[in-house]
Amino acid sequence: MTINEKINKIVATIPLGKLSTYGDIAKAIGMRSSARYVGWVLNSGKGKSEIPAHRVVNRNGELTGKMHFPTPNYMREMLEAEGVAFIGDSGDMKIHRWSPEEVK
DNA sequence: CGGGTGACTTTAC
DNA sequence: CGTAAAGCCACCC
Repeated sequence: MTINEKINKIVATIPLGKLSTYGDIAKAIGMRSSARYVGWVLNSGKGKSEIPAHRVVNRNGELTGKMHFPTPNYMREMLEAEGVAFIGDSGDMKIHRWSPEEVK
């Protein structure tokens, strides 16, 4: 099981209507300082598996990865449809933050 | 083995 | 508030 697969698995585990951060995910898989790699994996895994990358945001709840979607509104639309509260252009991390469990 | 890359994070100006 | 740079680690070639 490569880190790449772990990331895909964890992201796929994020509950509907919940949000997680690159940092938390990276930490859960044992890479607390390589959050950027998480995003890279999502980019590699997109199209192959149904990875809800729109539920992964930066530590402030900002949709930093929106520019990698077909349209800038895609993430926002999906999250709102799932019941995620928004504060401006960021998700409400106080309510929807989800911490993945460590996977080995 | 080494260089390139990344959707982050933090610090600094 | 905005931009810049460094640190970070695993994958790919």
